[in-house]
Amino acid sequence: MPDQKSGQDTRERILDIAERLFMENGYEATSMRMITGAAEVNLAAVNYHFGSKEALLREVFRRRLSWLNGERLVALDKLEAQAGGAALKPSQILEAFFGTLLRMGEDESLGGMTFLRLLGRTLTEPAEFIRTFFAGEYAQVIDRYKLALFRALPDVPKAEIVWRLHFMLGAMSYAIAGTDVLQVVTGCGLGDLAGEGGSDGAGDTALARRLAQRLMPFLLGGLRAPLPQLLDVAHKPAVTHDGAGVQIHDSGINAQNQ
Amino acid sequence: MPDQKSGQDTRERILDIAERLFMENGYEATSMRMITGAAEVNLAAVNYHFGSKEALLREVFRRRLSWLNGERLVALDKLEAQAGGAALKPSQILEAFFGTLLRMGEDESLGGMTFLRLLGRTLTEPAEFIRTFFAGEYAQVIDRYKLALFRALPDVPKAEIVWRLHFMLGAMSYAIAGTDVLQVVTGCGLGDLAGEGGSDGAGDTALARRLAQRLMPFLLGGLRAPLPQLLDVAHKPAVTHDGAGVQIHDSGINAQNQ
DNA sequence: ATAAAATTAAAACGAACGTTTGAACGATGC
DNA sequence: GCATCGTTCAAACGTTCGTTTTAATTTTAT
Repeated sequence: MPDQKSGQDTRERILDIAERLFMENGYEATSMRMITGAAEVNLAAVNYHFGSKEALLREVFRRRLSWLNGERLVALDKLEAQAGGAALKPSQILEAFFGTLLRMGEDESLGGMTFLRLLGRTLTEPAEFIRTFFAGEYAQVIDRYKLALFRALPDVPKAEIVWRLHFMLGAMSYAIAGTDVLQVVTGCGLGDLAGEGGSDGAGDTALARRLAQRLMPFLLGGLRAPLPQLLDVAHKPAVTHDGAGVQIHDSGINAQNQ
Repeated sequence: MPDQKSGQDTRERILDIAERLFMENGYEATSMRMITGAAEVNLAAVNYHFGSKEALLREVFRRRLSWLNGERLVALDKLEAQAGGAALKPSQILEAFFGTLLRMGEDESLGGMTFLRLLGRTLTEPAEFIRTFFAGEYAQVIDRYKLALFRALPDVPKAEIVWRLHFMLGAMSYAIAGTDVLQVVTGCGLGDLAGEGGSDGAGDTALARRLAQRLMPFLLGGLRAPLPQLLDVAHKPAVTHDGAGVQIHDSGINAQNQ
């Protein structure tokens, strides 16, 4: 076999290593020397191939997100074509949006859980260049799915849907990023719950699958929860508004097929 | 009035400024010189009062979290005393846990939305010392609330409850941290939805209140969603398991008072 | 084969990082 | 008065950061 350094290969190896190291340490705490050292390429290779550290991070995401969001648009197109003008079901929309993402976690060639964790963590990074980059990458997809949800839930105020879209994105991102973060907080890791604990190997794809099975019902339950009865916000109850205005049901588990 | 530099005051000013800067830039991207410069204290003051940058971050969280988690335990104690041995309602538990936190966002003297955003973002920071610190701060509270949820939902497998606890923590953290992050992604900020956009001032406390009103129904809806029908995970459907095994209801919004 | 272009290599750049030092300051107690 | 102790100060420490430079090397095209 030929020596593994054949031009284009350097680029890919840098991207793969950077993806993993950014996930493990975060953007700021990952140095160029760590990346080039682990990738066994020269320090100057990153600046030659990508221009800067910022551009490297953007490319790490771009190669995955362009595929992901493309798939998401295709999935939505397909659903809407099948529906033939009728509104989609919320579960279909969520499956298309979140299922497509979670399926990346099962495919190592698409980045696997490494990329999913990186994505979940980076969404909260405050750096300006990251946020504007994500805005551009997500603009089209979010807009399409937002409209689909508006049509699917015509009786729910649009502002409420946007709030719940935020909540769903958050639940998903943390569930992913937190498979080795929140487990420390809750003292009970999802890795344990999923059977195997390793952060690499075959256990990860199994984790992605179980995560999807658990996450989708939760998201749908939240999306379709009773609407809050909004208070007059000008008035200030200040200290204890303990649940007032939030009319909620409290029996066991919702009916399976209502 | 006396000069504002009177010993103990330096500590507090450093903590307040560090809290804001860590929130705005993240831990790694916030330098000691940024902190001491903005706080108008000498560069060495941080190392003198706290020992190191890591210890400063820990103290920033400790002064808020010890209060928060103390309040959470008190709230749970009070609820369980009222219930007199009976299991609590899920909504009571969520209100005690998440409501206590969200009420911090309305009180500037408790850190306000600045601390809430910092908390949401820092939960995904991968640095080891941060995670072990959070583990210690949260261990007791999470354990108590986990048990309360187990009792409140006796028919739900405990593993499922832990999963959904993760999801709820994620939804909350992102909803908070993302009031100026995810708005870029969704193209529709929660600040706009809440009426005012400023990241400081009176608009923030209003945001915290509306956030609570929106978030609690969502969380409860997710917590009480129908259980997933688990597949045999040894078998691998690989590419398209599109929603199979996730039995979900799909009509409009759940009944308000079922 | 040979010129041109693309890539890799080694070394150095200035800047910024967290931390430490040792002296000066200011209040307090005797 | 003076010694004391907690605090502040300016300056410097050694290290690491992202990036650049210049030359050597490999690949590509004619």
